[in-house]
This record gives sequence, structure tokens and C-alpha cells, in this order.
Amino acid sequence: MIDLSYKSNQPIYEQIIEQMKLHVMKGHLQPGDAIPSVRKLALELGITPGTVSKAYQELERQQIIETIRGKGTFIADKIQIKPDEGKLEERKKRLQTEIMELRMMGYDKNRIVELVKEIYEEMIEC
Amino acid sequence: MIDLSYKSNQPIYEQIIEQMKLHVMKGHLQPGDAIPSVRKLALELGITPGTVSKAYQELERQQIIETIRGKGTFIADKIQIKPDEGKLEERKKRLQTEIMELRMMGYDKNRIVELVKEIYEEMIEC
Amino acid sequence: MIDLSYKSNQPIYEQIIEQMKLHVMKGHLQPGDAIPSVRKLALELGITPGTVSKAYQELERQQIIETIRGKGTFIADKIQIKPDEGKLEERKKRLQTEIMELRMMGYDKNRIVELVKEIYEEMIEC
Amino acid sequence: MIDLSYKSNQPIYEQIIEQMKLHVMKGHLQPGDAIPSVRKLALELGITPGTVSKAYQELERQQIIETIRGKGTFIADKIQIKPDEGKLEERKKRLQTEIMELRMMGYDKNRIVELVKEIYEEMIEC
DNA sequence: GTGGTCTAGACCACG
DNA sequence: GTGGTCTAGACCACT
Repeated sequence: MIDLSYKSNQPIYEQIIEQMKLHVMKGHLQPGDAIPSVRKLALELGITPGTVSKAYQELERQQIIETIRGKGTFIADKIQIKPDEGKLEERKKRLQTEIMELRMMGYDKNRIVELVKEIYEEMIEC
Repeated sequence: MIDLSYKSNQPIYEQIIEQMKLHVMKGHLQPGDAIPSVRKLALELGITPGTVSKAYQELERQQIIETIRGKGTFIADKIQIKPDEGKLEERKKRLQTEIMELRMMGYDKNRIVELVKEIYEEMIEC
Repeated sequence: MIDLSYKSNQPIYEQIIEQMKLHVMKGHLQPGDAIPSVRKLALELGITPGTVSKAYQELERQQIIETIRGKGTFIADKIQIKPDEGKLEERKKRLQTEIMELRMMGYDKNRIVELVKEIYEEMIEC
Repeated sequence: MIDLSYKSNQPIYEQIIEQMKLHVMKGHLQPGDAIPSVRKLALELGITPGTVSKAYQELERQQIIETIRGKGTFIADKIQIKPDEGKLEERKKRLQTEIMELRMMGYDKNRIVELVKEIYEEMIEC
């Protein structure tokens, strides 16, 4: 369910967050679906529960998941769409960085746009 | 020349690296141009010379700049284009994350593609 | 594990890099092996953690070691072999210098070749 | 006569020293031959006289050249051969480093030995 | 515990 | 003047 890269620059807990979000976006996880408990997922991934917990807390803060005491953790009914201008600017800046780096690697405008379309399609069709 | 965000999660030295690269890409800095000395830029930005030095050393490793002992630091003659498969995969993954997050914020395919095009144009036309 | 020469012109962090590489090449350090933590090695060598850190970061760039966040640093699974024409020319030039200097000290062709063979054998047999 | 690389890691004055020694070794410069004055060489190379002076001083210390006041600078009559155990150890260590790096780049014993022979031949036959 | 970043300040080699 | 190295010490994020 979650595929971790330990030597990646990206923190483990962030990898969990992102992959959970991707699963939701792709429809693998539907509103109301149960997700593994902190301990179970930690055991499965071979990491400490604290790391999973940190990821779940952030997912809950973003209202992607909901914890119901004594029952477990579930995908939220309505996934929020929040404009949040501040974050948007950050996103754009990061996007700019990625585009710049691709350009440095020899990608021209068309190849970058094609790549973006590809990634988008792949994200929703799975 | 360089505009730092101290509250950003991104390290200062990385911000310097990226903005230098952007300046090169936009043509503000041409091959052979001198860039500010470590001490001068450090003073200007209100940071330690060590931090600027770290950025410059990484830029030199990427062959964006060249340092001439006792003279100063200059934009490299030929900016390298290196495929580097490993890094490319990382870039694509990060791009996927950004696209996913934008989608979560309500951006559809067209708006994302338009945004990417916009960012690209802005990058080369300045 | 590491043997520093403080009076050498060679920076401490470079000495660490080279000796680590030698340990890997000789097989003293195998892929997956943990190497001492930054602080521990710094304490052991009587130097600042920053200096050890600099060495480790360069070793990671060269893909000799891998750092796992919050866990420690380990010998990389697959030691890369990278041609890198630019660096190769530099190496050859340095080799030329060393050969010239040995010749100036009275070494003839045979003695130099024997010396090179000796050093090579010593490097892999330990 | 001297071919400098300004962006090299190696100091300018060391490049001058080494290339002078190579010229002597190859026979381009014979004992008694005059070499350019400090000012003339500095002008020719486009560097400050201080840098050339530093190189000449070191060459004189190594008894490769001799300065005769009012007449100029000349290649020494007898090029010294000094064992100098301390330096020899340093040379061997540097040679070891170069061999290790070549090995890391995929060179095996034979290729390294062949390379050394090549460099040696090239050095004396020119 | 781990490594990563940054500061403040020092010393050095180079040109 | 330039960049490079090192120290001593602080703070942070991650596991």
C-alpha cells in the first residue's frame, strides 16, 4: 500500500502522507474506507509508530482522514478543497523550481508540458 | 539580486543556489560574468559567509559557476546539460507531488498545464 | 579507523574521504555496514562534527555512502563506477606530476612500475 | 611555453613549477639555458609578477634554476637528485590516492600499469 | 539518538 | 582583495 524509500531526501512521514493522498485521488481509497491502524501500518512498514502517527496527524489536520475513537481511522467523507493563497504561492514557487531544473536537464517547453500531462493522466486513470 | 525567505523551510543556501540558477537561465547572468564575492553577498544578505560559500561550492559542483583562486567567482562558460537518470526520476516524482497538490486545491488539467506554460514563459522572457 | 595528519596540507575532511574510500576498496567496509556517527567520529578524532559532516556529505555525493535520516550513515549498496571524462583528465595530469617527481628523485621506469604494482596489490589484499 | 589553467584547483605558481620541471625533464630546457625574466613571463601569461616570482623562488630552492644577479635566470648545471625520505612517503601516499581513484573509475591493474608506462614514455620522448 | 543548517569568528593560501 | 578550512556552539527535523 505504501512504498517507502529510506534513503530518500524526503522524510518517511511525508512519503506516507503523499502516497495516502495519491491513493485517495486515484480512487483506491474512497470516503469512509478504513485505513490501517498506526501500529499495524508501522509494523507493516518496519518503522516506529511515532512516524506513522505523525503522518496521520498531518492527514487529519488536512481533513483527508478522520479518527473515530475506539473504531479506527477512515477516509474523510468530503475531501476539502481549500484555495489557501499563501500555500498556493509556495506551490507555484516549487513548481517553478522543478520546471527550471528540468529545463537545465535539456527539457524544452513541449517536453515539459507533455510530461505534466502524462503525470496528470497517470494520476487519475489508475 | 538574491531574495531570501527566512521563514521558509528551504535552507538559505538552497535558496541562493536556485535563485542564481534562475538568474543564469533568464540571462541576467551571462557566462563570464562575475558574481558577488562570498563576503559581499553575505553582508548584503545579512548572513554568514559560510552559508554563501556552501551555496557557491554546490553551484561549482554543478558547473554553473567557476571560482578562480584569489580572484573571485564567475558564471561558467558552458552550462552543462546532464541527463543523470537517477536525478530525473526524483524530479519527476517531485513534479507529481506538486501536480497532485494543485489538483487537491481544485486545479484541473487545463489550469495546471496553463500554469506550467506561464511559469515557463516567465522564466525565459525576463 | 581514520588516521589524521594535522600537519599535512591536505584538509582534514579530504583525509577522511580518502581513508573511507580505501576502507571500502579494501573490503573493511562492506555495503550496508554502518559507519560511525558524525558526532562519534568527531569525538574520536578530536575534531568538530562539522568537519566530519562535510566529509560524509561529499562521500554521499559520490555515492559511496548513504545517510538515512535519524538513523545513521551506511556504506552504499552499489559502489558506482563513473567514467566522467573531465575528472579522468585531471587524474591523469596528477598522475603525470607524481611520476615526474619520482623520476626527479631518481626512480627509473621499472622502479616506478614496480611501485605502482606494489601499491595496487597492497590496496586489494588487506 | 607555459600553459595555465586558471580555473584549476592547482595554484598558478605550482602549475608554473611543474611545467618548468617537465620542460627540463623532456630536454626542452637544458642546463645553462636562460628562462624568461619574472616580469616578461608575467606579462606573457597575463598574471602578476608576484606569482611568477613565487614559482621561481621555489624552483631555485629545489635547485632547478639559478639566478645570476644582473644577468638573468638559468637552468641549473646539475639537476639535483635528492632521496629525501619524508617527501618520498608523501609522494607514495599521493600515488596511492591516484591509483585508488582510477580503480574507482573502473581501471584494473593492467590498465593502470599501462597508463603509467604511457605517461612515462610520453614524458621522456618528447 | 541521528544528520542538517547556521552563526560568529579565526586562520590560511592565493594573486 | 579572494575563497577554503576549521572551531565552538546553537537549534532544528527526523526516527
